[in-house]
Parts: sequence; C-alpha cells; structure tokens
Amino acid sequence: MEKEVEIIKAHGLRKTPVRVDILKYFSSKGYALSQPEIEDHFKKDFDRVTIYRTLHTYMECGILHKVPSEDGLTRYALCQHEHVHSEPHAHEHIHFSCTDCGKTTCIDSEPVPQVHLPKGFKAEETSLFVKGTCDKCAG
Amino acid sequence: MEKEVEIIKAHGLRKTPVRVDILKYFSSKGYALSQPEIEDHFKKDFDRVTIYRTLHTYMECGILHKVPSEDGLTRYALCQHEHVHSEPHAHEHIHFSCTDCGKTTCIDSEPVPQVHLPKGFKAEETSLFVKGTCDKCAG
DNA sequence: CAAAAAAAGCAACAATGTTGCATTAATATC
DNA sequence: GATATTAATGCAACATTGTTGCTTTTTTTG
Repeated sequence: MEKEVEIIKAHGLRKTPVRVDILKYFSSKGYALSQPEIEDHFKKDFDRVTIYRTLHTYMECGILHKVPSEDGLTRYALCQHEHVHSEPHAHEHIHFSCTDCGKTTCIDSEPVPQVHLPKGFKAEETSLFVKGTCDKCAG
Repeated sequence: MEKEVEIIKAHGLRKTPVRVDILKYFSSKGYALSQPEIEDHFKKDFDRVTIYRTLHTYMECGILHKVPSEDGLTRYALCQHEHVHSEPHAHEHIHFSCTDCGKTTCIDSEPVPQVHLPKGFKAEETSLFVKGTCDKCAG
C-alpha cells in the first residue's frame, strides 16, 4: 500500500482521490503550502470546498498543521513523524521562512530552545518562527 | 500634547479621530487586537475601510506590528518602545498567547533565545510564540 | 481664512471562510 | 462481485475579510 494511503487509512479516513493527491503534493513539495497554492494546483480536478474540507480533516487528524506567518496567509505543513501513526505530533518545532525563495519549512532536527518568561507566566507550548536564508538559497 | 497625538505626529501623520481613538484603544487594552475586535468596537464611529487603512498606515510606520497566530486571525499589537520615536522597532520579542483568557501579549522584558539551525540555514530574525497561562490567569 | 494636501467615506469587487444539501463514491456485508 | 450503508464530493449560497478607485470632507500650511 502506498505511503499516502497508509496514512489516510491509519486515521480512519476513506481513501479518495483528493486526499491521496493532496497528501502526495505535500510530500513532493516538502515545504508549507498555502490554500491558494493548493487550490491553483488542483483547481481543474477538485472543488474549492472539497480542498478546504480536506485540509480541515487533515488538521483534525494531525496529518497537517497550520504554520503561522506574518503575511497573514495561512499555510499548512505535513506533521513530521506522521507517517502511519495516528498520535497527534507535538507542535514543538521550528518554522523557517526563507526571505529568498519564500518557502517555509519545518525544522524538526533542532530543539526549540527553552524560554524564560516573566513571573506568573507559564509556558505550555512554544513555537519558533525564524526568517532568514535557507540551505538551498545559501549559495 | 497627548501621548497618542505625539506618536502620530512623530511619524509625520495627521491627527485624526480614528487614529487617536484606535491608538488609545490599543493602549487601554494592552494586548494584541484582531481586526474584527477593532471594527466591532468602532463600527458606529468609523468606516471599515478607514479602520483597515489606519491599521495599514500604523504598520508601515512601525507603530503596530502583526502578531501571527495559529487560528489564522491576524492580530495587531503596539510596538513597544514606540512611544514618540520614529525608528522601526525590532520584532525580536516574544508573543504570548494565554489559553485561558485568549489574550495575546508581547513580552519584551525577556530575550528571544538563540536558535541553533541545521547547516546552511542562516537566521536573520527570530520570533517566538508561546502558548500557556498568563500572569493574570495564573491565580 | 483660503489653498493645498491628506484622509475618510462610500461603492464595488476579489478572495477566502463556511454551511446545507443533493448526488456520488467508498467501504462493509452478504 | 452486487448491494446496502455510510461518508465524501460538488454545487449553490452566503459571510467575512482584503483591497482599490474616486468623491467628499477634514486637516494643515501660509
């Protein structure tokens, strides 16, 4: 069984064309995708609402997660370690946005550093957003 | 001259009711506000577009900055150290979102920790988003 | 106070988010 | 493998937000 189908099944979802294709698209791209990017790519194949709902479903299942960005455009990225298992993954990772190629990637290899907060504040979840130059654009 | 008016003037902007009122609203609230929150509060006084443009103007001037959030709702917050001066402030600070009261505040008192990135990545700007319980809800 | 410049308000439209419902497709069962 | 069951899709429709152009009003300058 294909990896994509495995993931879909592992979350108790039905295997459908949109789902498989969107999942493959994320895998092939490897960086965070915005809803317009996905829509444009599949506009001739699938309805806008279907794509919207697929993304929602994937978010609920923990297959995708939202990547906050400063441009206001919501992006989605594959949850790493979300190969077949169904446990929702921790969102504790670094989001890196390249100012050169504009792509946002998730960096799971490095730990999110410990933050010190003022008295009274209690951290439960930390996410780090880094802007800079990515390895591919480093030249 | 009022503090709000001073800030407006210092950026070469004209003093108008919307601008003063919105700035005061931000000061009084002390946490990040979304466009709907601002609109709802001023809907009887100002046009939606005027509010939209005021926020834009304030962003350009460095009076406000966008606060990325995971709910997809864009929020704006006063740039600290943006009292009268016109230099754009560094965005290097912590955004804290309270899971209890839902409010997002900027924490400027603590430094953003150093991040270690994989080979080839170069960080230029780091922003940290922390979810948890704020000092007011800690009780 | 008048002229010049900027901002506000209004209309209009684009893009995105969201829901309900009829139709179609995917799975489980025989 | 056909069929009943259940879920997913497509479509229509509408809400919300983002965005622009243009006219009127307001603010500032002289």
